[in-house]
Amino acid sequence: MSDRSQSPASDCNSRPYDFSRANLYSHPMGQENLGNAGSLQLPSGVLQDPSLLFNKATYNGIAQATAQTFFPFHHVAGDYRTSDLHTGEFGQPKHWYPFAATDYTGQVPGVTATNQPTNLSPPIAETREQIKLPMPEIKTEKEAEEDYSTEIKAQHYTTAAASAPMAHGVYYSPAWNPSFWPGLAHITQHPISQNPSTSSASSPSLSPSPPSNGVPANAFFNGSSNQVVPATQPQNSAPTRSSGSSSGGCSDSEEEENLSTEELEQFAKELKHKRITLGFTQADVGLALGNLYGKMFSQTTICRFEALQLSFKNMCKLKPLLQRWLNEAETSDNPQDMYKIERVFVDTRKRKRRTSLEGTVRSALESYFIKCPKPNTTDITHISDDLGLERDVVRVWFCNRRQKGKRLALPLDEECDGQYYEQGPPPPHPPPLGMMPSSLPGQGYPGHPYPGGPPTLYMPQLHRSDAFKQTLHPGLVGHLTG
DNA sequence: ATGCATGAGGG
DNA sequence: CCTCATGCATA
Repeated sequence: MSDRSQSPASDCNSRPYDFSRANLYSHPMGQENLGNAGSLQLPSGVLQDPSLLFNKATYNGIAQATAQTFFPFHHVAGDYRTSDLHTGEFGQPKHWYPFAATDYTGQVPGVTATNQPTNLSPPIAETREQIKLPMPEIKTEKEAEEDYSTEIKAQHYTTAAASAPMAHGVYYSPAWNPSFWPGLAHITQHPISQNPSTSSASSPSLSPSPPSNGVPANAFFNGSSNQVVPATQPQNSAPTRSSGSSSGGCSDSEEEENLSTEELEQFAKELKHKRITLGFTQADVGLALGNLYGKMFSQTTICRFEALQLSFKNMCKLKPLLQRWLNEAETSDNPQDMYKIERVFVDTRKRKRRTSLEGTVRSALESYFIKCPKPNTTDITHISDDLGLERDVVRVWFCNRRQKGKRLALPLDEECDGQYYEQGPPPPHPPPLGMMPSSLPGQGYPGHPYPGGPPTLYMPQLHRSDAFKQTLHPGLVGHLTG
């Protein structure tokens, strides 16, 4: 036990949701990964994404939000059943390899099947989803090398260097001048008008859902709303900056608008609704952002935004962008063209294959987590040992679990000041699956938006329930405790 | 939609 | 090593 207390971070006394630790960021743009572009060195034949070059700059001004908290509120989200709309888009076009399990890189740790030397060649991304920003630099992961650096993954992405010229502040200022679009035009059009070959692979999936607007042309930029209401972020519309946001306000000199959770919720809903109405998938939006601002986002991120599963700060940061996108999309005649850009680049790195933990293992981890959400090195070793997992897997699991915990607003942190729960941690348990307290004290969130309870909030799918349904394993418990 | 992973930034 | 922001890969 003694060892426990030794942990520097003092194992269990963190207060993740506390504002206190919220704004520690001094750096302007937070730890964006945008900046990597510079060093990006792609193998020959690879196109470097120009947009990356300015990404950083572009991004800089954006948000230096503050609060770091996660949303305590109930997850919005369930309003519309989007599934049908976008699921179709992504779920399918995936494996270019028949051996999904093995993983094309052949990064078989020796456990699963073996590699498929054969088609190792070039898996080509076929969907928009594959499109993404190039990696910062090609750094091979140590041991990973053998596993996953071998491969080269070709991807199609088009992101035009749309935002090139813009400097920071783009988001709020009229600086975003459509004038530069013309120049982009050729780039943009590439895939569309003259590069069918390249885009061929992905183009099919490019078309969004809405069949309605048959307008195939990429008139998006010329037509309607290039101009977009510059800086006219309706955001401030609500002066309601809920108090809580004091710290949370993604106060930005420019935006100055401190979003309240309500506003964000509201916007998230609106975004989702309109997005769906317009026939866009979450991935479409993410891509469009890339086109419009040079900073692309994945379906995941958009999804999380809509579900309010990002930190407050992050939400604040993204909102303006999405707001802009929304404006564009709404005014445009054929918004579909918003994301029609493609590009190809090669990413040499390969991710570690995702570990799939068995249910039992997860439960066990949960048990450990409940006892101590922040195990020290020793603990981790112990746990990994006990469960037969790699240390790193365990470590990452805890990291992710903590993150998730914040989203769930688990009160785990507070109580456990350095001590593990003996066994039955009834209090530290999350609220009954069915409900979430409208505002969690520990969270210090701009909560209390709803005095008497959420207005129009819906308690969506509490998928996360699974996190708690597990039971403590006596044996495991014993391990930690003694 | 979500689980596991990566990486920047910070300590 | 942690937190955070993000995203690939998958359920």
